[in-house]
Amino acid sequence: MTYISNSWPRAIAHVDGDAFFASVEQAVKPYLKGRPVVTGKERNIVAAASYEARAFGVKRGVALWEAKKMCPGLVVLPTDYETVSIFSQRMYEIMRRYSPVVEEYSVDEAFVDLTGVRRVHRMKYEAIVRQIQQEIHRELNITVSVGLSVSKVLAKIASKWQKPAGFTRISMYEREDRLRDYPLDNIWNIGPNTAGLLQGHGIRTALAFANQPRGLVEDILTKPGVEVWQELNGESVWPVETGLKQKVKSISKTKTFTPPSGDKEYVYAQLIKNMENACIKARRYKRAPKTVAVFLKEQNYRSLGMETKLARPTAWPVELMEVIRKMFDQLYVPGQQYRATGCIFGELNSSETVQMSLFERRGNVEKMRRLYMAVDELKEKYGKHAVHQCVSLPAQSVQHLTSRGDMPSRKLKLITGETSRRRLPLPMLE
DNA sequence: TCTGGGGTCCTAGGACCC
DNA sequence: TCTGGGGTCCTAGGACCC
Repeated sequence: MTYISNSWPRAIAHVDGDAFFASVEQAVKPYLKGRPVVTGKERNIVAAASYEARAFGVKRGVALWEAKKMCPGLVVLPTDYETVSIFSQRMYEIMRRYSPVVEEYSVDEAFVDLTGVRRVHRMKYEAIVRQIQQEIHRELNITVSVGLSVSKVLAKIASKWQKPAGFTRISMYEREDRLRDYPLDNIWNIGPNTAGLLQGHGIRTALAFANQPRGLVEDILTKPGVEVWQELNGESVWPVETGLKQKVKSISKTKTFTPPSGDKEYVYAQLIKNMENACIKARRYKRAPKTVAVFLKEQNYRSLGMETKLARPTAWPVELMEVIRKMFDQLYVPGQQYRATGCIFGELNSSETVQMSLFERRGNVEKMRRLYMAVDELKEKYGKHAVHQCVSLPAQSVQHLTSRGDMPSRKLKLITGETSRRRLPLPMLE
């Protein structure tokens, strides 16, 4: 969608919700205005903290009991995804009043490319951005912080500059001043590893990085790093992507259990639970995976995984049991303590158009489909934990489906890997 | 800050093929 | 089978993000 001038330089704004989850609660429940509020009750950990709560030192990631101790009057709420996503939709809509080129980057963040719309609205870019900010405030009763610049990376730095309800512009004239003391790993898409690498070359700030000669940057970084460098220098290489909801490419479920366990069947049961949950999610999306991967996380944060390609896509737990067990048996090391398991579905097909294997009896497939439709319905009505698979399923159908030679193919690959043990991001909810 | 959960993209190197 | 040189495809693993 490019009926807007493509000429350079661009005018890109980044809109970032302030304590979004908590703010939405305060907007919906006026009696919470001005009070310290956190969300994350389901996990006993602070997911989002209102600014009133932050004043007491309550931050994301803090244990709930600890947060309550720090802030006696704290209001603790469960996360309400439904309401939050309604608010984010409305936020995007307000932005689209000024330009159709809006990227719904995450539930509480969006980019808008305003290049060229100055004339249409007979307003300066700055005025447009402030107006977006005001309309969000007025209509949604929440505040956002906004940044305006010539590239996405700079716009993101700008929106973070002043919070909450901040407005920051980074023009090419202000750029050097803004970047001078800006830490490397605060730059979007520069993580701890890249920051460390750059520091090894004596580069310590965003400006120092931006000022490196291109050749050097190309020598030490890969494509994304070079692109960040370009964006920092005011060259917009990442377009604002309007693409409506890019469809999901993988579905995963993972759960950490405390304390870690070495009990084989316990760990296996955890893995199966993840598989079942991934199946539920896949069916909700009307998707069926063609590849299934599992991994076990050891106590020392190493993770071991394996992937299997299925003969045909399926999101039915019974059909995945055998293949999961096989992978698990190869991964599990007796005596090893594990702290988490996970299941990842890839190559998601639309479950409505899944082709039946030629040798499969149509009747079985149909029976299975009905069974799981009923299961999903029950869960819808009585909650997630109303129905459980595995053991309780009729042994007959299990045998029928898993003993067929043409079901899961035998292609097993070993995935090994170490999860990076460096600084991990704080617990986030988005 | 010693570690939750759900994602995406990039790349080096191997496999395989003329 | 001591050997070139190129091309494509695939994948495990790294890095980052919210």
